[in-house]
Amino acid sequence: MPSAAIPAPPWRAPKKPPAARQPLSAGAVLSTALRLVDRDGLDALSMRRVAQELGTGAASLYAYFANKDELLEQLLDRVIGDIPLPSDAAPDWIAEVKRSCYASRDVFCAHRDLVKVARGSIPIGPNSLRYTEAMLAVLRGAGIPDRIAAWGMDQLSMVIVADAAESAAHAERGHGAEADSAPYLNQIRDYLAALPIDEFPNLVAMAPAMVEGSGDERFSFAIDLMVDGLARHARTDLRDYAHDGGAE
Amino acid sequence: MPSAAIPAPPWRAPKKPPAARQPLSAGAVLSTALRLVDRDGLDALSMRRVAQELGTGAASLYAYFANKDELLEQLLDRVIGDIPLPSDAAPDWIAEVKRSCYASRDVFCAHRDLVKVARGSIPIGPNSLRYTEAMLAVLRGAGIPDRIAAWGMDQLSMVIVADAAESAAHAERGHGAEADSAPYLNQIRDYLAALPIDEFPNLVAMAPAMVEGSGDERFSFAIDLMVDGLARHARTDLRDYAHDGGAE
DNA sequence: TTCTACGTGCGAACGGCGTTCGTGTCAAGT
DNA sequence: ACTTGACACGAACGCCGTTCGCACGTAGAA
Repeated sequence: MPSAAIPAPPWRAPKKPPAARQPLSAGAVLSTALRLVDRDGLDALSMRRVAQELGTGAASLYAYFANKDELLEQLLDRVIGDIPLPSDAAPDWIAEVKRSCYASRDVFCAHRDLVKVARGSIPIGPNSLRYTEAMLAVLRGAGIPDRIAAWGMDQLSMVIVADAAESAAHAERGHGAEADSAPYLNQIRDYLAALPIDEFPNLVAMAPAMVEGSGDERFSFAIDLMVDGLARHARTDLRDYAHDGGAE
Repeated sequence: MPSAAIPAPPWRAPKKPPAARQPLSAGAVLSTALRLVDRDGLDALSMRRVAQELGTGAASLYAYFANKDELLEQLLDRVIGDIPLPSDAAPDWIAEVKRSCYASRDVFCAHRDLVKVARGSIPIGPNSLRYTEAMLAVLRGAGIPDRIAAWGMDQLSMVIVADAAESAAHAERGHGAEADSAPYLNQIRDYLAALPIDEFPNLVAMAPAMVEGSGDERFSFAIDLMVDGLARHARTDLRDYAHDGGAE
């Protein structure tokens, strides 16, 4: 030991000074992963980072999840569990379905782009199943035929997920909150307005309309379109009532 | 040279025996990338693989594309160029719009999961703009107010893209062609039917309905829902015509 | 109490990714 | 013939998801 002040022998030191804050469990991993997604976005989520945040190595996570996809799947289901279930006892089923759609979108939007993992996979987690069950109960209770209810449910989910994902993407692109996407949209509007008018007369003329409306307005437009359309399929024998409340 | 038959000195040999088949250009890169996506899927597309297929190194691609995202964006636009434009001179605009939606889906589905790159980004390639322009011309020609046309156009694109992506994902999961997804769907149906009936009465009862219908049927259901809804927004002052052809 | 056997947590390594840097190569201009 | 410029691209950097096998802690046997 000639050299002065060896601070610590290189071996025997590398214990874990902060050590495991929790004894490590699937739930703790999910909570940590969710926190990271909320803070840094889905693309920044890696097994290494989750493990590091837990004070361990990436390999340890594979004791609880077969792979990253399984972790993401469970993460998504946990978030879906935050969505309040629609009630089939509501007096106005149309309003109830729409309200539930808005709530779903809100929950997804509250977790940045986590919703991206929901694309292209039939959700089979317990919370997803509970939600689907509740929504189907409402639709069937409204007298919508099974086939229409199943397909409509599918389409509603798709629209909700796609819209939430698009909102998230726009928010990241403008790298700001909902309010800060205005400059980004203005940029698009100006770009459209500057196109050659002889080749793109409609795009130029509609440049302001293309970026009009907040994400919420556009979303509720889409949901109204779909739900009102579904409502027209309910009790087709009573269609002469011309059920045209809602949409504009 | 004592040892027998030195086949070739290790240096000076590594020329390119097959050599550059084409002098390398953005178009050639895109063609190669598209071929790889069609053959192996989007996830298997890497800069290295594209370059290798062209007999060069990955670094060379960066002369034509700033990064992988730009390559994918241009790839998507090239494919969108294959979609025939809807005509605003068609006698029945509703049928024309629907036909165009089907055509779009067909084109996307013809290229495996390439459509995944379309998510969450407003398409601004030249072919995308041309398509949007043509579709807007039809909708405005039908008397749909600008705001509704813009939002409706957006929603239609979203549904087309989301549906094509979902179809692609299901096709990969069943790792077969469209026809081979039947066992996969049967598996889902059986799983749903086996759920505890007291907690999931509707899911159990609707298990057959949930997987009913081909991708095409479900897609045209969704498109009908949206387009017929949009049609109801056209010339609201003439609504008493009760324009209810289509849906069901 | 001591020794052995076992289960498990995890560091290190593997192969692959997107991207960058600096050099090699060759054609056109002088 | 020489210079100059642009293009091509091998090698390397720092990530990624995943796997392997060792070291460690504990429990049961002797």
